[in-house]
Amino acid sequence: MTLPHLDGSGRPTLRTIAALAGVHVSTASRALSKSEAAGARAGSRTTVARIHEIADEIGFERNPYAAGLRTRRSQLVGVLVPRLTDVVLATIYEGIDERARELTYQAFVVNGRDRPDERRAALEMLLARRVDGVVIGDARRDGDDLLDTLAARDVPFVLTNRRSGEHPSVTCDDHAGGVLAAEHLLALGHTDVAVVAGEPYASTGHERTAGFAATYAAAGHPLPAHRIVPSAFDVGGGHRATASLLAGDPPSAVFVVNDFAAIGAMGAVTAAGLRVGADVAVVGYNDIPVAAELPVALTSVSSPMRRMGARAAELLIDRIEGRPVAAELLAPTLHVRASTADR
Amino acid sequence: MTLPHLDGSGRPTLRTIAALAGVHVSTASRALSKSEAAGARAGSRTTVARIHEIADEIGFERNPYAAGLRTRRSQLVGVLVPRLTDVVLATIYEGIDERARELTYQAFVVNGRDRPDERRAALEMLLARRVDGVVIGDARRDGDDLLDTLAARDVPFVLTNRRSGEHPSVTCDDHAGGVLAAEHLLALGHTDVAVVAGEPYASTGHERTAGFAATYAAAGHPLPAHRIVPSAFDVGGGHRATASLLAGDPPSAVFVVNDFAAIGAMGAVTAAGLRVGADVAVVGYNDIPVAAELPVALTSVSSPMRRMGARAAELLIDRIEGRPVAAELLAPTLHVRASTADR
DNA sequence: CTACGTTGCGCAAACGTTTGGGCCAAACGT
DNA sequence: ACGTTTGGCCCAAACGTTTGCGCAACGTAG
Repeated sequence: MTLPHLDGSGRPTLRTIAALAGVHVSTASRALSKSEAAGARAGSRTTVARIHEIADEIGFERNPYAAGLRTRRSQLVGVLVPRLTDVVLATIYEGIDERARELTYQAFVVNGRDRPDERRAALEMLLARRVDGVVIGDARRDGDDLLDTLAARDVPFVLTNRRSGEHPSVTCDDHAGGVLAAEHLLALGHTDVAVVAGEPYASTGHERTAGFAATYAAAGHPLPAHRIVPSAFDVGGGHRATASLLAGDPPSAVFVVNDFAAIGAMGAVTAAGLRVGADVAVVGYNDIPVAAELPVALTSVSSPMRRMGARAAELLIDRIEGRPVAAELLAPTLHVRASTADR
Repeated sequence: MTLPHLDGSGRPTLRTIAALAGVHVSTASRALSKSEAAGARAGSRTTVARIHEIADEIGFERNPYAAGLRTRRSQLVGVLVPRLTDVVLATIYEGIDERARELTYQAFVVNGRDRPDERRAALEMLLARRVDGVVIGDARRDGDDLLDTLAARDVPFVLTNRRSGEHPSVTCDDHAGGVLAAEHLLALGHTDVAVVAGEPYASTGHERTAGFAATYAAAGHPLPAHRIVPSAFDVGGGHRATASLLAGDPPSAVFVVNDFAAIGAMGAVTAAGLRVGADVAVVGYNDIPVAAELPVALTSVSSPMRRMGARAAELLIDRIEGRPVAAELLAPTLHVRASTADR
């Protein structure tokens, strides 16, 4: 059988269906529409059923360009991340993607590389593609003007991973996570400790460090300034920061606010001729899958990354569809392993 | 100043520009078009310059839905991966994304989870969004019917990461990589070795294993069948496979076809009370960033992931634009570290 | 038996862009 | 001076879908 009214690339269109069913294309459109507004006017049950049958049979797929042009909706949610090669972000993204799809949206991720100009360009790209809203995974702590732009343009958005100001967000309770790490090391008797604190512009590192430092201060062992060093969120950053910490008088334990950096830290400890766990305890953050399998397994604060993404998607779609939302904090848990044993 | 002819969401359209410049919208369209066909008919230099000026000033962004509807081109390339939380795939994707953008396309990634039904659904999603072509990162060795579907529908596509049959692809020369690993272990005097071989349906694991086994056979030490065990491509899979290998009479060295699995393998070695390097040598594959920083640094065959992605994007766009392409193999290199020392 | 809702569907106008065809005037050739 | 070319622009149709409006046909109530 050869079909009438195919589009340029040989795909059936609504006209194809309409012709086959002997109805008007508007009738076909309404029958196939899942929005409740159109559903109310969909036509008789038998007609709707017949149209669905034909659509399935010829493999009709609505052209999203035509539909989006008319409706100004793309059913696309943009996701802006600072990095894709980081399993933390990738896992959050998987959570977003999965949940968005369940809610009839499709996620579209772009990489801002944690650099102001690139993230702006990436965001513009998303907006040019007419996404219905954006999940921001790379917010900056201090007055992030990208967020103001978004708000000014009335683009629905939700922060995740990192938060900023009073903008709606779904993040891990990083302060509480820092407290968990500190309580663990205090219980082991470490009083001479240091923090590899991550990038200052990221709320994650900042709050984890703050929770940790506050707990130590409250316990009577305030951290001197030189024991808190910033770092990149990757193995290299953790290695360098820890090496500098070890150069003077080495602390007996290090809290590293990110697992990759913690792996780098372990590398630096080993390189300095010390043993991880026995000589220098290391605590990481996020509990990524490799943490437990390292030759010296890494003690780490676990954050619910996948759930964080899923919840962020839900909140964003709530905003897109006009429902009110409130910020959420998800609770972290501590996983103790060999890197803080053998003292 | 308030602009005429804004679209529903307050964005300027071509009509806005046309009104401001005092020309017809078709003139504005041609002036702003970068295609050579339209360029030839673009109008006077002064008019074109003026239109560009106005467009910049009011922040015009062409509506891709309207344009795509008319042209049947989306300037989107789909990317199908088996996993996003794997730094190997994520890095390949970054390479694709970067190069595609340089060539005026935008990459759109979806996750097929290495499962036939899900990857099919993910691909359909991409096609429904009218991508201009697809990079397939999760091809199956043995008659992958998804690829036949693509070919039958005349969708331009290129394989990367894994290859399959004679379909155009950009991959690492995995057979050569397996040879590199084998030669290294042979040089160290290991004759009693094993392979953690990955999933049988992936060309990567299959060819790495084949190159390794062929080299050992040629050296007079053919591997018995029970010394080649399949595994998932993650830490858990590597751990389990290695544990089973260690349960009988342990080999003196293990070639694990994927770094994550290799980390799991190291975990299994440690858990068995043996020392990585001293008791059991481990060689991984891909040389991911953490490999060098592990408490026992991992010897690994390095594959040019980023370049692989970039090249795959180039080939795909060549195909989309009607230029002929040929499959490519990129050369791996070996990085020797502590996990194969201390014998 | 009239009046009036309901149900089921067709009509046509958008949405913003691209592009083949044409028209007018200026520049050119003889 | 008179065709012919060409540069510069406008016109209008089309891409495939959605949706407000309108109109029959039918059922129900008064």
